[in-house]
Amino acid sequence: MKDIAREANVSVALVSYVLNGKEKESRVGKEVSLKIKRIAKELNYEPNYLAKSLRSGKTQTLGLILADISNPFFANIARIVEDEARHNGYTVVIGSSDESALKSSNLMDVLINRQVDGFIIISSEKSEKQISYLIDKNIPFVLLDRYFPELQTNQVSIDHYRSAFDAGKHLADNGYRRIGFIAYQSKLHHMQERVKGYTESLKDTGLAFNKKWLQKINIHHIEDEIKTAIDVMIAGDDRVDAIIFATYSLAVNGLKYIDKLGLKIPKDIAIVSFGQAEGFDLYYCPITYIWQPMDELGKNAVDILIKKIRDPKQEIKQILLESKLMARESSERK
Amino acid sequence: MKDIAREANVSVALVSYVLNGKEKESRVGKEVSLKIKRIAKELNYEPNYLAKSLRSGKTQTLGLILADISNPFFANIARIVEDEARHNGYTVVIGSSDESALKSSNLMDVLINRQVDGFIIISSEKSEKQISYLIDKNIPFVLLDRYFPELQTNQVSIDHYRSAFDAGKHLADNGYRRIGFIAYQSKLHHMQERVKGYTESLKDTGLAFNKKWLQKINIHHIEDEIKTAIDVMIAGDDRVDAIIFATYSLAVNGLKYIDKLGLKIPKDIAIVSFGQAEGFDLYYCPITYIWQPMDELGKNAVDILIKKIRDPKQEIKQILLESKLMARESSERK
DNA sequence: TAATATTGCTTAATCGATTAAGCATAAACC
DNA sequence: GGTTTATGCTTAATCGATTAAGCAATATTA
Repeated sequence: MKDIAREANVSVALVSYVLNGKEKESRVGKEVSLKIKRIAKELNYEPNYLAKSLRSGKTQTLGLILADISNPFFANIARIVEDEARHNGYTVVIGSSDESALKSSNLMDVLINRQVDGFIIISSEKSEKQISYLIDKNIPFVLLDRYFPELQTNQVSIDHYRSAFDAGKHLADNGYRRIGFIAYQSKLHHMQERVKGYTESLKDTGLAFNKKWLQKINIHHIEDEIKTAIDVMIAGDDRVDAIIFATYSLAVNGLKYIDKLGLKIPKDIAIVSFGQAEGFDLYYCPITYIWQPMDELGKNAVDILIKKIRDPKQEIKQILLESKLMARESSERK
Repeated sequence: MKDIAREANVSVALVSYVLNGKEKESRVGKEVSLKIKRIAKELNYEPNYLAKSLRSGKTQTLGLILADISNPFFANIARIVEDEARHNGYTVVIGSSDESALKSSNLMDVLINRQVDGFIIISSEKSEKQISYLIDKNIPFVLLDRYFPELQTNQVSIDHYRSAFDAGKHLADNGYRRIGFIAYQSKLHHMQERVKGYTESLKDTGLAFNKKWLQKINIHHIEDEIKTAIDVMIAGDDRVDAIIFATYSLAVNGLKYIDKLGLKIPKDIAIVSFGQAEGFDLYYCPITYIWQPMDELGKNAVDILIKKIRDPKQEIKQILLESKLMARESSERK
């Protein structure tokens, strides 16, 4: 800008006005205005966004905190968020928390220091405090997929309870009688809701519940624990005839083990899983899954966040989207 | 900093010196130094990185340009790059180019305006000019996975030629005689190299080459074109008895169609594919794949880039890593 | 014609840091 | 005791923008 000003024989103030389209309000002469624009183009002027941001207090950058960008579910979300943000003139910085509250807290600190304008967060267990901190500090954010029922926050997610309920109901309707559920060992509300949806579906359809059938896996030891879990579920006379996986990762690992055991789907065990990814398409038996409106989830999160950033007085928005059970062969009628 | 200075009854300069550990060089008194640190902690001081960056000209931010973050290969790389960067105090901004030179150019402009310190780029076709631009502007960057042989650049990739050669050799050694190759229709050097590695492996093993067996797919129409490609390859008496897929995405789509045709692997067709992902683990027949040292690829790229950023005089580094053919059932001896 | 309004531009403060240069005062030296 | 050196701190410029306030010159109005 200084160079342009010198070249045009005007002050940098004029340059700033012109290049920001404020020539009217700031009463810039027509000729000078054109001259400045011409010179700016000649000199190939590109604004320095750091300086702009320092002045304005806005970086046009969003922080996206998720568990692991290399997981297909999160990678999908990330892509949608990225595109929607870019359409709105925002850049996204992504950070993986590995489901650890500590890591996500460190990430948040880094991003706050870098002055992101707001956050989209797929929360980790025990990270309520971080959320409260954001509320206290008046930093705009939206919770995606997971939320804390005790906190009043912007949030976008599917109806986890309903999704799991539908899965259980679907299996019951198709003649399965001993339906198991494999979830994460987690206090996160969305996981609790999925478990609740499952148990309620059994009640609703008059099916028995057996605590052997509900297995909870430590998210950091999926590979090991899922084997034990499945072993327990398929042992004895009251062995399950169907399993619902609460996440895609659980399903991938579970199916691998089921294959290893030589069990056939759906003959030996029917399967329904949360999440969609190409893995299921390559499986010999197309897996019934709970489809989530990824596009809407991501876009809504971004839009709500940006609105909140632009107008801090925006009231809280809580969006619950519908999932769809996509019935395929893995759960076909018995 | 101003607040701390006021509270401590000193100038902001002193505060800056102390908080940057320069009390020795700047001859700051011991008591004052402690006082400043104490007050900084009390006031919960967090530096503003925008201001720091504006002053220093460094943002401690790297731009990562890849084709599509929702593709497992890229998502994997992204995760490794993210972690390695964070360990070194850098933040990563990711952008998806959809293999389009235009999009990647726009992305680059945005990120340059945001003053990223350097780029890691998984190049798109026809993006040589952008690379030349970076060279001209002296902006540090490293090309990952793909590079332009006519340009002198920092680069990290596997030996694409060798990898494809190994794949062809492996199939030939295992008794397959009519080996096909499905690649992208692309001028990108890494793809050309893969094709060359394939054709050379045929020559080397004395096998016939049939142009029907080498199919090139438009990257934006994989799903449609792969069907035609496979149809052509398996038609007539000279039908292939093995197929090498040049990328994971090609393999996923190809395998789906092969399943649909009712062909059995490896009985009807043997398969070798580039890339690894959980999809292959769920497939009924474990797929032989070319393993890439993702970790080394990502880490090397980050390390080279950061070194170059810190010392612009660093000479050009070109790293060629070895891939490994992981033989599994899909290509077992005929 | 004198007072007022408009036009076109400049000055300078500001965002939040860093850092060279300079200014007292105290300590060391001959 | 006077000069030199060391110590401890402040001042002010700087990074690259934005923007309120102000100053002339010209145009409009009564």
